[in-house]
Amino acid sequence: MLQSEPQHECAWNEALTERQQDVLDAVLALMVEQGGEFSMTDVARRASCSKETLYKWFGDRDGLLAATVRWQASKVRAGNYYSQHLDTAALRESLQNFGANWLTVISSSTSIALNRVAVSHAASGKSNLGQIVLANGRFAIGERLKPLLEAGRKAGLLDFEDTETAFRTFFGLVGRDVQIRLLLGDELTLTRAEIARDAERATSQFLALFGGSTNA
Amino acid sequence: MLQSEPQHECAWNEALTERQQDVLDAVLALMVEQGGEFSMTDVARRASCSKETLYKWFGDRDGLLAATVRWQASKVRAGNYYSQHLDTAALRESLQNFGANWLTVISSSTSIALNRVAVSHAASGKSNLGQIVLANGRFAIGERLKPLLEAGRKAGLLDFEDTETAFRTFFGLVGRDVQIRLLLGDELTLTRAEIARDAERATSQFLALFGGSTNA
DNA sequence: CTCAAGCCGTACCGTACGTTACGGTTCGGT
DNA sequence: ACCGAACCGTAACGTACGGTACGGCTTGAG
Repeated sequence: MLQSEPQHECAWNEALTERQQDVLDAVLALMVEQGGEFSMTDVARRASCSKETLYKWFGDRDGLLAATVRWQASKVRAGNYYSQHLDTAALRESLQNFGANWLTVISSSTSIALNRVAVSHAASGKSNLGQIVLANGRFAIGERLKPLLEAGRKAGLLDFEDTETAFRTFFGLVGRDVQIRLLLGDELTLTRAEIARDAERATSQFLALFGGSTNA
Repeated sequence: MLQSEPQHECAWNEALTERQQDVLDAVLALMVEQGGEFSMTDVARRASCSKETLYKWFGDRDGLLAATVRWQASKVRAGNYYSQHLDTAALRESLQNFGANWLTVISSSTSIALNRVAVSHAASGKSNLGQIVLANGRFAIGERLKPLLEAGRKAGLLDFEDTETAFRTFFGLVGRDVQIRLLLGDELTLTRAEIARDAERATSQFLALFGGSTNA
């Protein structure tokens, strides 16, 4: 009523009812279980709600998908604070944490299912699901990592020209072929230990490439 | 008749009729134009053939998709020969060529559309499209690049323990976030010059990490 | 010329799904 | 106790699409 939108009430930035969150969690569960393919009837049954309610709350199928993606994104935000005093060890540890965090996220079944849905949707053009996923994934961690990189540079621990380029290199060193392989259905199980080791290796390589005078 | 398969005649490894190749090219064109979403009727209309023929040749929709993926893969195979005598310059150039080639492939609209279809299909589980794409993409270039890496190691130009790990690092340095961004619909146009520059940078970084005694 | 095979175009069938509509139930407010 | 809003469960509708059937056209062999 407050907008010109006559149909659904959810404006995607206002708070979600607990019941609505339950519904979106049901969608996430369905995505994971059925591999991204599900009907509105499936959602209604799984969430024990009526389809009428789904349409009233989320407008249409795309609205439900977008709300689900945003909901998941809102749950993932992990604080990545780094100590005010930045020395080599602290920088290294922060980078490792970032890397391990990112690997954990992209190898989770939720992320895989969500990215698959977004990729499929990006194919059909008329959607911004891919943009939402990118904004809350790739670009979000970029914006969270860049301050650390620049702090490292200011402290003389890192040496690079363009922050974006440095970040993308780190991104590549951490992710390598993991995400595309998982999205394409490759059986690739990353244990916690492997993730830690990969993050460590990527950090060492990054520091070898961009480390200032003193690096390991 | 020669196999126990009663329905379609195409065994996926035998030669394709020119007409059949035309049909598969039509599928590729549709994938690019419509972003991976198309119906069998679309294919028939675009290829000026009957649906009956499509089903006789390719069995069902999945068969048509698989044949299309294989067909495209068979067109992409580029020879990556490197000189018998391998010095630093030759190694560097070969790596750059590999990188530029790979970036060109993954940023092509055909590859994007094909990967989107494969990702969508991998979601639904019961398919091996993702495996086919992986085998002809990620793993194929791995098998083609590894001999070069090992030749470089034997010549004392590279230093690494595990070839697979070294390759995956190169893969990450080259691809970075490009493929996932493109699959998710990010507008990211790579000019030939940018690709060359990225391949150059990735190669330099790789040599800096794995270069033996002498590196740039 | 005849005939059979292969193929095109199109109509058709069954189903799955998005979307809507509706009757029945719960529940908070008065 | 009464009312209306919200919501559940389900039925129904329209459509899109995968897959099949069929009539007609071309073509090449005998």
